[in-house]
Amino acid sequence: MNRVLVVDDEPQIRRALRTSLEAHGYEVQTVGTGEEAVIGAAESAPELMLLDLGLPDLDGTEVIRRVRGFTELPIIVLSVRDAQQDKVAALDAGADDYVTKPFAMEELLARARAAMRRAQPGEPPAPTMRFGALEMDLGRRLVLLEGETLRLTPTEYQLLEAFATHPGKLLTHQWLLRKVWGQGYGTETTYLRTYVRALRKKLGDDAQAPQLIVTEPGVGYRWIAESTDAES
Amino acid sequence: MNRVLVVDDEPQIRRALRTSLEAHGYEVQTVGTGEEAVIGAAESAPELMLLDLGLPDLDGTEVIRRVRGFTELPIIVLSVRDAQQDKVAALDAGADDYVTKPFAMEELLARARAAMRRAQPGEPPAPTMRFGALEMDLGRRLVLLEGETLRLTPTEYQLLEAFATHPGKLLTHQWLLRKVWGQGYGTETTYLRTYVRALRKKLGDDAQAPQLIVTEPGVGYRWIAESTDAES
DNA sequence: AGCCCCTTTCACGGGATCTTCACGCCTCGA
DNA sequence: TCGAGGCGTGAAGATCCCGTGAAAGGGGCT
Repeated sequence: MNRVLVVDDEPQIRRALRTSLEAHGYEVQTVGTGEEAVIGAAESAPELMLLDLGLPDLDGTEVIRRVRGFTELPIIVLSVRDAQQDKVAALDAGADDYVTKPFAMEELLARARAAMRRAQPGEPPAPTMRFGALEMDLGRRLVLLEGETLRLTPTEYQLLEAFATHPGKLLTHQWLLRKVWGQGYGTETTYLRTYVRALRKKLGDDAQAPQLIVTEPGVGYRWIAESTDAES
Repeated sequence: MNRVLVVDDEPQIRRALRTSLEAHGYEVQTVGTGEEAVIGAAESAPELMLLDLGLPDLDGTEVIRRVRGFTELPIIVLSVRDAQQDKVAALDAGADDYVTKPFAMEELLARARAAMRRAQPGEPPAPTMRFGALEMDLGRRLVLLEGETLRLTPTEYQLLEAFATHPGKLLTHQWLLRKVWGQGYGTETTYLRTYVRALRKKLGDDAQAPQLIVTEPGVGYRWIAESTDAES
């Protein structure tokens, strides 16, 4: 069934995760080092990787980078509380999401389901997508809100495209800046604040109770709208 | 069967792509430089080219441009860079699609199928088309407005043809300039302003309340007229 | 050569867009 | 409890882009 690769150097945590995951129908494989993690990802081809950052042999971001060299399988990072810097680095390296230790197993399972659902095949080149009242046609570069075409500036559109093509994934400040403004940018978070604000306004989203773009303080933003995959 | 030309300077990636593609029934040829890519495209006449952008000898867009000089075969670009400008540059040069490394093989195969399917069936854009009071005969190079033949200069006609054969799609400045004036152009937006203006004038369109050509600030223009597909 | 038409180039507002700054609020940690 | 940093908000200045009008080049035809 669904194979999960758990990477953690602490045997107790490996055991706890194995128990909980198997109770929910996952097939679990556990390893304790970064080297084993890369090999395991290649040979077992799991559907999900849960990766602890504090490994003895390799840096967590290095593991992510190597795994990303050959597969896009969802990677959820588990990190300790005070390692904000490492979490951002891990996400920038290509992780899909992170969960802070200690964590509620319910939350981890929910994020795992979301990450795997997102990774499912079927809709990579979606020419047109829909999120409730919002409709996007990437090929035509058109955005409609409740049927009305929305006027977006070039920067606003690129930012929206970056969000909508990575639903549910936590996107770091640096990742967004590089994607929209180009490499060379990465620290100009004021740009993001300004344009996220403009987007929220035009899309009718509220920063205090967001339905579309959620702020992840200190890290980045996340597009949380469900793709309501409608067809003509 | 279906021949694919893989262009990448890293032997591991060449090998990985060859394995996956052959497993799906493609006949694979691999090369490692841009020069070989152009030669291979000419001599083997493959049905698809997978082109890595970071080649040692030639710039990726240069490869695309040269190949486009003699064939329209589908080209899918593989790149580690994800910045919008790189993507636009490759697509403007004539690439069909763009996949960011690392990528899921499933997605690449899906895009490959889509690109080849698109290239297959010829839908030679209707020899004659109509947009309200505007009628065009592409074969005869004739344009009629309310029954009267319109006098268009060669440049004006080419621009109109570029618009009318891509209804609803946003055409970037660079794309239009390359299409009408030829490759080598791309920054001369004043040309566009002049000729779009001339076209609007002759077609009776108003820049402030356009019915035919909408300007998309900072990006390009869009032909928004509905094709009222009438018959003789 | 002279003329005409087409192409290319320049200059000028006006408006939209991008960039930057300042302020208040909230959260987190000392 | 207090200070620092991050975020949302609002706004202002600089900059870019477009439409408009017009004026030089340039090539072909008479």
